[in-house]
Amino acid sequence: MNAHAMQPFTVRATPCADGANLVEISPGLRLQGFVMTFEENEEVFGEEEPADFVYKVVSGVCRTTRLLRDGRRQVSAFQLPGDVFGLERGVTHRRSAEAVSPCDVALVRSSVLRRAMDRDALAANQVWALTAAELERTEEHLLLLGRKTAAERVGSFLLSLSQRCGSFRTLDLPMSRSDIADHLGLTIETVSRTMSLFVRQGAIGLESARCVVLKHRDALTDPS
Amino acid sequence: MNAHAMQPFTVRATPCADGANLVEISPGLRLQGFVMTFEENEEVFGEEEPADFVYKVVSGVCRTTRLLRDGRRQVSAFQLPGDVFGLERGVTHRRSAEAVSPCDVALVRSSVLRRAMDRDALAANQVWALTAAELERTEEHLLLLGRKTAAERVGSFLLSLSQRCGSFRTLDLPMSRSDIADHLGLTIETVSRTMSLFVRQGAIGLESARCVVLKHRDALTDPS
DNA sequence: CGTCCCCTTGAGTTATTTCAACACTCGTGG
DNA sequence: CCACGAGTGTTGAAATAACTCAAGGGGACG
Repeated sequence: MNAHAMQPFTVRATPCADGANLVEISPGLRLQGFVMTFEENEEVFGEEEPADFVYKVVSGVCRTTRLLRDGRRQVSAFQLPGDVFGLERGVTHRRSAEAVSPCDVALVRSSVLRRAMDRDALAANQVWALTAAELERTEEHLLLLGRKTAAERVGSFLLSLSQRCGSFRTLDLPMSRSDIADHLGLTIETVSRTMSLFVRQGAIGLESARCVVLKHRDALTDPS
Repeated sequence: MNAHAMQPFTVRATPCADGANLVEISPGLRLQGFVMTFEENEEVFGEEEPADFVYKVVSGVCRTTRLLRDGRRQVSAFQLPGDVFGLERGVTHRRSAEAVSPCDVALVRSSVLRRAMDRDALAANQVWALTAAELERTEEHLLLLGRKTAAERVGSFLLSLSQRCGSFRTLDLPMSRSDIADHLGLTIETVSRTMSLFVRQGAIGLESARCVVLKHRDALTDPS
């Protein structure tokens, strides 16, 4: 189901918190937009759909995914509050995006952003920096998928998520084992076993399946 | 060995073919620069080195790589003639680059490019498009590394290289099995075995280890 | 209280790696 | 001209990391 198709009918757009419907794409680049709410696992946009909007997570967590025909799935990245996603070079989205948890997402029309970029070199440079940062994260993830073991993948994932969340001790995982597995190129069983291994080693504690206590960060650190 | 350190001493800079030392970073964005020649396996720049230059392949092939401390290596991408690489958001390179084959590479000072981007929205947008295209290719590669089998990886690689080269029947591989393996997250033995499998299946022919004849593209196509 | 979904754990399987040996190519030097 | 050695690629056999299949546990929610 395409969330956009519903937009004119389900009036879920609301003004942005920071004033007159303005969305801050990057520091100093505010554009007209609106906020939509998505529930868990609801699609934000689909592969091959027109890329009419650019998105920024206000609250909650999203994921961008690619599928093979036989159903194998790769979760390219998780988007945390503040992250921008769905910005494309062409006219269609090349992957789909869904809400991992209930989400508020700010939308800005791609055409509005494009116009700002065409007019204003500063805006264009800020958007470039966003894309370049995303490229950096993606290349880091290439190394993880290409050359790290299951334990290193899970360890790297927990550390990087805790850094992005700013939570240094207790880490609440918003996503399922299945999401983690498809992000790390593993199966849910391997993710689960690896977590259990870390618990046995005393590297982490599991208050619940979704609540991790980081006890010895060094034990999770890999030889990067 | 750092190629830049040598630059003042080994005068390898030569004027660009297209006139007054101008390097075409993208269509319509020409900046002052110069050309350097690298021999096979010579380092173009190293991880953590100052990112003083941006590079564009004139002839030959380069690779960008990341290393883990224990020597495991991930080849992020191969750069073919016309490809731009080494453009960073920060002040240092986050991976190293080496020549896969003897190369002519055009260099433009990062500061020169930055100035053009700051001054000129069109330039900034063209550079954004370059980075966004690189991100697209990198995300495609995520799917390969995360979810494809060895045969699918090698098949995808051969097809994508042939498309980039514009060579639809005979494909000359400029890189070693080791480079291919580290790009595809496999070992050299698995790459070799997979190629042999394709030969036995009649999907390709191997005139030599580095010269592939694509016989049945369909047999290499994966369920993407 | 039952049901569903998510997660965990165990046992057996398999794709890929590891280790080892051998073949081929190419340049050098006898 | 051929022998030699180094680098690169191929192939086989054994080992293993991760997967698959299957069963059971636990929490949330009606």
